[in-house]
Amino acid sequence: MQNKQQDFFQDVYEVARLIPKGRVSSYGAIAKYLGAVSGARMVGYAMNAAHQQIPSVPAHRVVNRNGLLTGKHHFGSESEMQARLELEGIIIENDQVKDFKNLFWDPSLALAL
DNA sequence: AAGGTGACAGTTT
DNA sequence: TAAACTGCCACCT
Repeated sequence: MQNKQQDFFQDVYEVARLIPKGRVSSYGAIAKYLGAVSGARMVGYAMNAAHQQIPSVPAHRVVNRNGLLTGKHHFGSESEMQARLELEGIIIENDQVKDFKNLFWDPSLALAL
């Protein structure tokens, strides 16, 4: 049973799924929510397996601190991540989220309530 | 078992 | 001001 490792991934996926439509989050924010025990890199790494996770993890809503679609390459198509974000109502400019600061969603805020 | 990698972030030069 | 380096820590070979 090599599913033991999903223990960490599951947590990341859960937070990613909590991201409301039309909003985006950053790896660092999620990592910090988890306790910054893994670091932002691990969050992105977990997303690498998100493609085979159910339900579909909105990895496209997760971008780096700069609002840049760093993981677009890991999607079916590079444009797919941008297209999905646009469907969410998010504007992408030069592979970067427009008004990222305004669309930024922090998991801590959702739990802070 | 050990080393290298990585969808990042923060700090320093 | 921008650019470069290090730190993080789990996963993969």
